Amino acid sequence: MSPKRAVTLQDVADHAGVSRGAASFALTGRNGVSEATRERVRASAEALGYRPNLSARNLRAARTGVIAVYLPAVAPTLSYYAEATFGIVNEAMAAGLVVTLVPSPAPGTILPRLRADGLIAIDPAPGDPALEQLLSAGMPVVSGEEMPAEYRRVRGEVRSDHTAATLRLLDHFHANGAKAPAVISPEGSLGWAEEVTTAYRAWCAEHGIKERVEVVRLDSLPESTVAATETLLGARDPADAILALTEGSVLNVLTSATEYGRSAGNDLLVAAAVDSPALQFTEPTITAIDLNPREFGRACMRIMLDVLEDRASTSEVVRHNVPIEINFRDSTRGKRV
Amino acid sequence: MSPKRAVTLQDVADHAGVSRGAASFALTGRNGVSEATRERVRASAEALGYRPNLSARNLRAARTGVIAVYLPAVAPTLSYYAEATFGIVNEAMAAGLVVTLVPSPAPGTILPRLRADGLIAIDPAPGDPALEQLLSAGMPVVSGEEMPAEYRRVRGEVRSDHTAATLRLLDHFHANGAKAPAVISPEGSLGWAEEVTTAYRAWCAEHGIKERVEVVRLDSLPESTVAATETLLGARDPADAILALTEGSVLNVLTSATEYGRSAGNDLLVAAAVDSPALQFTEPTITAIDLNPREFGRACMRIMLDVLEDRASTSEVVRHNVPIEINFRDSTRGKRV
DNA sequence: CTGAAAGCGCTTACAG
DNA sequence: CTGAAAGCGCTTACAG
Repeated sequence: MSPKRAVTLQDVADHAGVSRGAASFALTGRNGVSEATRERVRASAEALGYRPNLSARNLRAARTGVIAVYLPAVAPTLSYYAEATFGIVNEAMAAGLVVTLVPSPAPGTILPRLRADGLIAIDPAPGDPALEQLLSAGMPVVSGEEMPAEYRRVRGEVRSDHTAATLRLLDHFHANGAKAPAVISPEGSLGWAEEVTTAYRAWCAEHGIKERVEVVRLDSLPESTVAATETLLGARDPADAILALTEGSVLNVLTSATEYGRSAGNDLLVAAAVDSPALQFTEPTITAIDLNPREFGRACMRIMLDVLEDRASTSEVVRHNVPIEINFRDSTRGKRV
Repeated sequence: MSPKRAVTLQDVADHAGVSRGAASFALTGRNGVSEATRERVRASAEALGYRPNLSARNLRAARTGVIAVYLPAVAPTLSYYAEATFGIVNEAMAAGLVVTLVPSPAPGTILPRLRADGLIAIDPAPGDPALEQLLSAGMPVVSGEEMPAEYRRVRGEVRSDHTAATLRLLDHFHANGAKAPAVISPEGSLGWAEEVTTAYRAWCAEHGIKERVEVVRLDSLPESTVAATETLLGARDPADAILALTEGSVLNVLTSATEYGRSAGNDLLVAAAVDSPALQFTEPTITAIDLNPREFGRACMRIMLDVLEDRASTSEVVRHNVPIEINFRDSTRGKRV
């Protein structure tokens, strides 16, 4: 509205009666300026409503002020990624950085080279050409979940203990009467899904229980999900508890249960490996692992900030663990007595 | 990886044997340079892999290169907003602009003043203090859906014809045997929800059918959604078709139907006013209005670009309509004969 | 402890 | 049609 030009560092310096350099030193907290002067400059800045021009600052520092975030192609469909992104944005804003989402390019398309000071890649998948291109830009990288070994080393890695959570959930199934738990997992390369499935297999081995893993195809999700449910529930020896990795597959199991003469939450336990808001609205409500995506995103950005400010080790990968929990709901309550 | 400094306009000029100014003119397509020179400069830029430094360009132009996007607080839970955001980002990238998401502040929190060249506000709600603060920054604003009248005029407004889609869906209900359609809507101020509900009321009036509108409270969504379903289905004179505005409420209706002795898709028609991926995975699959969020986002950004480049009228609001469709699925197929 | 000056990479009046 | 110069707002060696 007000067409008056923005207040500049020079304005602040003039107002405080010092040179521009001194004002800069005072405001950025560098040594070389008396405490009294610093206070005076701060007061002037405050009074004038000074806000540093980031373009100028970035130009000077040979930075862009931008952090790129790369999400899997399925991102828009999963509230998990939206939450994680908001976590990243939150933390970035506080540091005066801007976050740019890198859209997964349509297959065959090439990404425009992007200017950024760092890249946060969530759930990086092996063999993703766009990811490869991004990594080759040479900026520091923090990954959410494990970066596939084939790629160059990352500076930071944020993870969660999916194995422990999975085992706990399977124990919960077991305690509530399940003898034949199963897993429905998307095919391919999400490290997270693989970790859950591997934990499941280990649990089965330890308990001497037959493995039931159904894999759904990403290119025909609805159909293959229906088929997976049928295989698990229509078998002569059907599953009596299902851990579904995606929202689609839990919902399919839950809403198909009666077709197979089962009652979800009662003689068929159902849980999701990742929570989402919808799971509180079904009847019965659905037990799910709460991946704490907001905090996960924040953690990624915090490590990125450490890296950018040279507070992070350059020789080894900074690792951080985000705790996850289980939201127990009615779908795993088991037979009523 | 390569620590060699970025190639600058000066490098291109040297390579092409012209002055920096001439190179600038050539590359930005301005007049004042011969076609031959222009070509030579272009070739040099190409050969050297020149990419303009946006910080410098922005500094010069007194811009930030950033477009702020403001979404409702519920954004992370709805795939609609994620899709719209990706649409915005897509279009922005092509124009060399960066998108920053403004997180809805926790109540009472104040937003840090943000630097941006423009603001895109999706589903702006009347009385939102954060929105008010953002608008007062004085940058050009484009709104997705109608900007509440109390706020200052926007430069652009992207909308969809929810009324027409709603009427069409109600006709579809009717054609498939529904005599008592109902609506479950979130309380409050989303203009979109109000438009759908108003269209519903008009339809009821026209058909001489009793209105059944249940409003769910945002602060206790799951509980009040359950209550809404109960009111509609447990009544002496129950609804036989339900248009639910949110994913949560459709899922609740669908999964509760049998409790009330109803069969969704058969003697109880169910539809959602906004599509989401989960709705293809339920049994039955759920009919929904496809709001085309990606295109909606793109349209917002395209108008913003027109405004920023002064291609848009300054005297009147630029308006654009994004067409929406209905994805017909099994939940509204009606009684099998 | 402070000030004057240079320079980050660009664009754009202004002379030639 | 082209070149030399100024300046966007900042930070930071360098002298004093």
